[in-house]
Amino acid sequence: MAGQRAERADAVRNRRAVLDATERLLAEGGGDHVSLDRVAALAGVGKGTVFRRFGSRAGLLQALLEERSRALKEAVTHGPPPLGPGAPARERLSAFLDALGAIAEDNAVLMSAHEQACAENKYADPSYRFWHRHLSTLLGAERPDLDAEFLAHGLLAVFDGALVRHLTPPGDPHRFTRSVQQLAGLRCQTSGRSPLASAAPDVNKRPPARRPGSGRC
Amino acid sequence: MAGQRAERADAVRNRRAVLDATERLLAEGGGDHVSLDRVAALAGVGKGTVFRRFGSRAGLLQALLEERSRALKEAVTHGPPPLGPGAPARERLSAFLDALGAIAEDNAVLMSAHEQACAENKYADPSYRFWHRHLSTLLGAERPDLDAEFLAHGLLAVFDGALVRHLTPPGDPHRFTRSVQQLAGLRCQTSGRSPLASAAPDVNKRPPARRPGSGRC
DNA sequence: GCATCAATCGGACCATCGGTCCGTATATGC
DNA sequence: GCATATACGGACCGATGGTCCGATTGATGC
Repeated sequence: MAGQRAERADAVRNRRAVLDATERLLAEGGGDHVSLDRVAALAGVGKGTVFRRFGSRAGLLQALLEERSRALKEAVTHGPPPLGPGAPARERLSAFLDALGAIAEDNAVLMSAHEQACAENKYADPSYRFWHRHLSTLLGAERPDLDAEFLAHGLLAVFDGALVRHLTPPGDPHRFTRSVQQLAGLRCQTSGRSPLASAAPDVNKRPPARRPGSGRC
Repeated sequence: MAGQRAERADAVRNRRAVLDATERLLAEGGGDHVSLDRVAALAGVGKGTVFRRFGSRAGLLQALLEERSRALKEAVTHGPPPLGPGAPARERLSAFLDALGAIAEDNAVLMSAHEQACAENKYADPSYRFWHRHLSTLLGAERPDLDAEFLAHGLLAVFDGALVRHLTPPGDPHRFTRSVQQLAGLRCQTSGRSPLASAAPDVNKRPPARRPGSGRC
């Protein structure tokens, strides 16, 4: 009745500590290196705390991932074009893939750890759902003749964390995103209905400024 | 010097038993239901035997998967067109995706269990390598202007076991393959160099006869 | 048949992991 | 200060993947 009490200060502090610890472990070892015992220890917290906060290993990683992509979600729903509403679907699509690619490149280990933890439920994950809805909406607008739902899944499948790492050579950290853009270009290029509507390959050249809002380079 | 001894009879028998047990467990429970203890028990074998034979959980699943896809590998390398050599790249591509889709649809649980077990090393898996090489060769022949290597990865990413299940409604077991074909059609349709070279959508209609050789429906 | 010997077997054993539980400590509101 | 809800921590649990080594057994030469 009295409006639920605010979160206790130590709780907030611990949440941050756990998240940071996870981040560090993720950075210094592979995704398998992040055991919840280790996370708790490094965060200086009991194991129970980690679970009370995040529910499960998947929840923890999900939370971290969510943090990394919050800015993009925001930009996509309420930000300015071309990411946000207002620009034509094709441009939004291109901008979105670019931004998502940047996140994927920066967080490939985190992403594959998360995929691993989610296992079967990956497609029920709220973040995934969000990306998928956004993508399929844009695709549907651009190519109403195709199965946008499936296309969106197919496009998202490419952002598999392990694949991103597999395809990111040490010397060229953006190769993945470039390739994704090329692939997406294929989809929109020359729709069946209006042949040669756009012969110009407006893909493949990405604006020099990157990371629209993902911060934390 | 005397040429290494042939494999002992019990060894052969046990290998089969383990493989069959895995298959059964996979069928009756989810992929997580397949613990190596259970496999060993159901096969009537010691746990050590399972490991000596297959090395690891991943190895076991890999072996089973390999068994399921052997026929397709064979058909692709030495079989008759359109799967085998001889047919134009586009047709081989279409046939190949159809066949791979059929395998994926029939073995979605096995595949996702395998992906789960392989984790990071999925892209080093010999089967994956094989599919990838084949695909990128065909794609390269069809569209030399594109990054066939990447495209092949992107196409294979769609065959994620969990995704296949997610996209296979109870009533329509072949929806996945149909969609894949549509997607692949996009890639070959109207190459940039020869606009409208092929307006005809030769995709989406698959021959009534399926399962070119994957046997074991 | 039988002895020999290496290949194979089997299951006890281990470390680790994700996850649970509950007695204890403490931040917060009054 | 005090009462109380809240959060803490780490012992504990069952299960899992993987290892090890003494016991067993199939093949081979005679």
